[in-house]
Amino acid sequence: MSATLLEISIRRFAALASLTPAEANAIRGLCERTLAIAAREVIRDEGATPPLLYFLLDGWAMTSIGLSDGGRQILKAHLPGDVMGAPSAPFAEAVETITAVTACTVAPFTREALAQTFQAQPRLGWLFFLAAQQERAALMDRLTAAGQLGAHRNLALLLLQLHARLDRASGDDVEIPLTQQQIGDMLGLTPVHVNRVVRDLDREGLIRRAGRRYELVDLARLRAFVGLPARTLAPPVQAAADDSPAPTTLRAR
Amino acid sequence: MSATLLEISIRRFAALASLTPAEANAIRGLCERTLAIAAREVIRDEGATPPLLYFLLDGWAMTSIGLSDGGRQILKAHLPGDVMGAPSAPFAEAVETITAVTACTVAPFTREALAQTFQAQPRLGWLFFLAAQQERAALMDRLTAAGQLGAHRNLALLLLQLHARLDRASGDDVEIPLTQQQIGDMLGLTPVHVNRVVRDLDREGLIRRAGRRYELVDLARLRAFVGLPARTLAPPVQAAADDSPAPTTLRAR
DNA sequence: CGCAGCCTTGAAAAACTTCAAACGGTGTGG
DNA sequence: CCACACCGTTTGAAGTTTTTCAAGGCTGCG
Repeated sequence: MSATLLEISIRRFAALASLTPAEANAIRGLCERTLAIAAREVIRDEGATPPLLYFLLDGWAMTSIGLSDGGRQILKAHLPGDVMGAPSAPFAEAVETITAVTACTVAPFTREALAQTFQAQPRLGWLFFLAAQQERAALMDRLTAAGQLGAHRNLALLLLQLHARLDRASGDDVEIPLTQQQIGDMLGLTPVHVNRVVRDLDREGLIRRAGRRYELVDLARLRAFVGLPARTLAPPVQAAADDSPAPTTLRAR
Repeated sequence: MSATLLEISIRRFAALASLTPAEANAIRGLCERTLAIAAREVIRDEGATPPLLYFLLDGWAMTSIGLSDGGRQILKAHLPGDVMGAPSAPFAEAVETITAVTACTVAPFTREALAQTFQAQPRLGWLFFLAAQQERAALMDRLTAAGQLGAHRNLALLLLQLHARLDRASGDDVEIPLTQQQIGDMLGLTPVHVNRVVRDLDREGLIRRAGRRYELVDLARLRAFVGLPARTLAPPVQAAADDSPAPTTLRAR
């Protein structure tokens, strides 16, 4: 696989702490096998057993849970560097369905391989733990939005969250390859209502939209509109100089 | 602190894998200091820095996020054995507020101490990771309910989830010390509507309620009503015989 | 006894869904 | 190259769910 793609994954962890070469190699080891997936293809169905995990190396994907009555909730839109499928790790069967939004590249690995990584690189295990908590906090914000905010503020938050996660070299324009149907499945709204809300936000001047391109005109105003604080990570720590039992704390404070 | 209370915490991990004495001791080490908290008291406010973590040893507590406009979302009702506050670990400031529902006992510890535990007991780190993913799956189910299910099915799911987590020696009766206001804050409903829905479920014969005692009359019917599958954990694994780099996989399959 | 917190009920308003239909782009087969 | 079908977006109108506002009753506690 291309080294540059893998580096995206590693960079994600580097936001939590800088990695030692051994740690970076351990991640590379998990990415041995890669798969190319076509847009809309199901990467892993809920119920699959045993549940695998996946690094998303390129493209957009999504995680969803289906209901017996045909509805589905999209829980997360995944960007390159994300670990996908981890919530199923403790369970006998996969909890969530993973689907490619655009064409994408993934690297599947087993939970056993990840468990071994925890043994071999305990500090990397800690970083995986922190990443999991970060995901949990994102879900908590999303649940808060679903429960407490109306459709307008909920959509505004989604745009802010995606904006924060995208490398936006291109100013505050974000290209979001999700249909309004899919956005509805993320927010718990009908596509019809999503459309009305999108146009409302546009009309109000909070965003400017053309097709699937969204421009966040005034970030501060949008954030104030939503009313949830931005989450800032604790400062990353340097990698330990060697692999011996580090006398320094992992996260100086 | 009482050994029996701590054992509750350890038992929670034992659902994922049986613990070695060293691992159990590591958890005990985290529980060195304990605090008694009065009902309704705030244990830790969002924004607190640095964010601590807590073992809940006794009583009910809850985790919530507040909004600038006064609303709040309750994200989880905590029972003895739960780790609380972990979602804030990667962040500079605490993301969630933790409040005692009933009088309770907690054991606070720092994220640095937990990071050290990952170093000293890597397999225990893996179990913490699995527990975090389990929490994540629970949030995903809750978000699915909030987005896709109506108020009735959403409340039914909450009752099923609490029922599954409670040690119910007393048949399918559960005593839930949450006010209808608080249940509303969990589900994203007004207390008025919660009340109507509770009485609807009672009238339909899906539950029988007296005060804060809820009897789940017919579990199978309730589950079918909700339409989300029950989540079953992968079988726990035995503790490794010693602490040497285990040649066996951590989770035989 | 009186207060405070919680539960309960009713009626009107708001938010969101459902149903229905039309428009525009895009790819495919004739 | 055109016609057609399909998918996603857009708009309108009616219906359902949930909220808001208001008020009364119950219980436990000082």
